[in-house]
Amino acid sequence: MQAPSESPGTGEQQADEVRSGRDATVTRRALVRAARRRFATDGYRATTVRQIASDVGVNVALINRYFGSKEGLFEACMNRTVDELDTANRAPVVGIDDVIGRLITHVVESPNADDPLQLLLLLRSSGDENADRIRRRTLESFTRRLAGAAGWSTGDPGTEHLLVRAQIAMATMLGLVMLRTSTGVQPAASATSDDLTGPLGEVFRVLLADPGSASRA
Amino acid sequence: MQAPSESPGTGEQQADEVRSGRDATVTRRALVRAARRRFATDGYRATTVRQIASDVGVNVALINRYFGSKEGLFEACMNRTVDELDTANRAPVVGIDDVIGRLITHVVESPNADDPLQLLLLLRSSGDENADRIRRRTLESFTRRLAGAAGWSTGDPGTEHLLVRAQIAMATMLGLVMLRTSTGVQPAASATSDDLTGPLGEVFRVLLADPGSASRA
Amino acid sequence: MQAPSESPGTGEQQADEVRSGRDATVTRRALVRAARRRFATDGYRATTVRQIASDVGVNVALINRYFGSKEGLFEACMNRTVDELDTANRAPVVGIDDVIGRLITHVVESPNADDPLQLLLLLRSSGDENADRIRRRTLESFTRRLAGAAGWSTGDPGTEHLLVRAQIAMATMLGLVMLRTSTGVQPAASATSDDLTGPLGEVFRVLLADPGSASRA
Amino acid sequence: MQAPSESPGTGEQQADEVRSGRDATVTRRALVRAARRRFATDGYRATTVRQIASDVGVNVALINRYFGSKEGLFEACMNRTVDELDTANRAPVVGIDDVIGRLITHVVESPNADDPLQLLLLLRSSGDENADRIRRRTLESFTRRLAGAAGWSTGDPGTEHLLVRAQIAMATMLGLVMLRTSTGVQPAASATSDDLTGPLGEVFRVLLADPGSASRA
DNA sequence: AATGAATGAGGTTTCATTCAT
DNA sequence: GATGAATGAAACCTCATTCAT
Repeated sequence: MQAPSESPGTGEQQADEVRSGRDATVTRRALVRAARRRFATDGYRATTVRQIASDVGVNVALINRYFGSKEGLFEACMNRTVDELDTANRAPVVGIDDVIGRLITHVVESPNADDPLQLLLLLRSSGDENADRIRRRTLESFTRRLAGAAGWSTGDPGTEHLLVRAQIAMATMLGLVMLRTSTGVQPAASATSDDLTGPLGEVFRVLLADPGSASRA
Repeated sequence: MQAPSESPGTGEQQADEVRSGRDATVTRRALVRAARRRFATDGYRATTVRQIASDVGVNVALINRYFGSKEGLFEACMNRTVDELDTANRAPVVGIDDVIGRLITHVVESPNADDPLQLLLLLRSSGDENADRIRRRTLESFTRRLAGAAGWSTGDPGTEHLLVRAQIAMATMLGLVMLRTSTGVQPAASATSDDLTGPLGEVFRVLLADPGSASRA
Repeated sequence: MQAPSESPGTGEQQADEVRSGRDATVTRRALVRAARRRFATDGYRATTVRQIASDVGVNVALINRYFGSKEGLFEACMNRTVDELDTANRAPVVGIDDVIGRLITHVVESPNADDPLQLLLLLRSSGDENADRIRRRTLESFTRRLAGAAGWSTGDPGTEHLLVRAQIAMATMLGLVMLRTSTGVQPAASATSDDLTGPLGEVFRVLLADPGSASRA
Repeated sequence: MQAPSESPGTGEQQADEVRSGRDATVTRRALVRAARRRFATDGYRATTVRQIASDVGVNVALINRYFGSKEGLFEACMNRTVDELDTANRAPVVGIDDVIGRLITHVVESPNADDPLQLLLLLRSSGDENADRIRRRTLESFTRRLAGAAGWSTGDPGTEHLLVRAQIAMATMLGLVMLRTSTGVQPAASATSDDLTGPLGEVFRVLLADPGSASRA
């Protein structure tokens, strides 16, 4: 849907990363935001630091000055995403239905470029062992939080199977976000909230809220 | 200390792509197979044509001779994947349970690198507009086949919602395959057939076989 | 993981270049001293102005403010070295044995980084034509002073050969200083005063004090 | 005497490195020769691989293809120099006078750019720990060979002092070669064989052939 | 007077591709 | 038909320097 942009020098994204002028903090943040979008959209290898710098409107050297390297910038993106996920989930979890609602919201709003989950789409290794470890850990922590809301507690063998179920739920969400955003597959790409809420609710409930109900049918 | 480069055996994958000597057709096929594995494992950008040529044991220039360019080779990989999926699905679809079983099998066996579906996982694989279109079309055709098995028929408004449901099922499968293969997230990466069959069956059934059952509960 | 760069303490040398606060003259001198050490130790190209500024604890921009450019700073170092050599040699030259003793002392104490001769070690230090001329002139003046102590007088053809002999003596000194300091070759690097005084004395005497004695043997 | 060549794009040296056309061995050798000259003249850091490639008339990428990196090329230069020194010294050593004659020849012919000793002038560290070790080892081995010709034998405490004496002789040679070639100091730079042979002979003899003679005088 | 922010030029390296043998 | 040699474009990064505050 959006052009893939191997083409040199087009740069279709540099739109709204405005900087006020000479404030390092602002520039850093703008760089991270632009980078996250590029990384999520085009992948680590295909993204060039020149693109990112040009998106923000600064010189390439600033990236190395602030983040040391392309990998450093990537890790900064990961960390920022982790932070956002953390604060987003610091809200009290009232119940499993609450969590399910959030999952659905994530999917529905995913074409929104700023959704931090987009970064998680980088399921393919970046070549940077460190960043890959961060990503793996983040996904696993997300899994545990989900499983916890469904009743899993550490070390309780009776609830161990909920970990796998939570991860399947997460996989569903990730897969759909992927199809909707980068791949642009129909009908997922243009499905509305109404189209998705119903079936997604069934899936998440059968996995997390009412395990075994389907087979009981 | 000296120049490293060309020596065969740098990569870890060049194992079984043996060539029988000087048969152009055989070499072509071997190149496509090796390329697909590399592309699926490392991504388009991170894969170098030298790796692929070295895996097969031929000169790099052959790739350009046979396929014109790296992109040409990638498209050949996509087309081959489409072909294999087609012939694999030419078998008569006896029922929805049959299809669900196949989906589960895909997920369970996904760590085996030769699954043709893996190539479809590449988020924005190449920047090659053509290959992207092929992948999109393949995924949509896969969706329709799945929906068809669940009762969807072209142009029947009453079954239109099954398309979205089928695509959610596909997303679940793709997401899980990703987690299991490239990301290596636990517990998905090491989950056994027994761990997965149950919950996956519930999800796929609630989506395709028994729509609405969960909400009826 | 984050940007490394600027933190003071990266290098190993920033030790005793303390500044007393905000005195331009003091800062200038501290910069020259730190720079000379870096240039002598690491070479012109390998030395970065950021290192030097960090050694002294001031902002990088000051170097350009005070010296115009990196080359300007280098020339300031050269000039300072020339000055120090001049004042050091303003002491009356009592005799050739005195001079020989000083040469030996230079070699023996050369591992002490502050010996201004180290700067002369920079073979083709900067690519700065101006600095190169300064160095060449300094070395030639040093040669003449040495030859003068051995009996050479300007324009006297009968003592002209003493210039070459003096320069050979200087070359011996420079070569040894190099081996002892930057190259770290054994046994020169760890040779003591006792090890060196004897043979060096013979060499310098045969060159400057008693020309032809060896061949007379 | 030759311009130092920070200036971009001049390249005063690319003269006689002619290649026949498409022979890798020839090209490799030409690269090593050109590189050695540049490294010896300008130093490791100041030499750019673009210059070297341009001297030979090939593309820069070839350097990385053949030698892996700039450091690899530098090490190849070192190794080649070591080889040449080895074969040059494989000739039977008839006596100490023979060796002394060779030392003098080295100095006299040093302005000749192809003298392998020029590389040893890089007494300043290249930043490559490996190359530095090779260089140190080469210098020490050279010292031992020289000392051996003067009567030193491993483990004999009575001849141990000859090691230092041999190294002083080497330092004299290196220092003079340096002054004659890269620094261009007068009168060393333009001294003829007649000017040098006499005094150098005295120095080397007093160090190696007749230790103590001068002090006996 | 002095600092932190930002720039631009240039260096090494990688890689797909083309050229001759 | 196939191979090794060689090229050119582009990527990341470093560093001296200049710009505003």
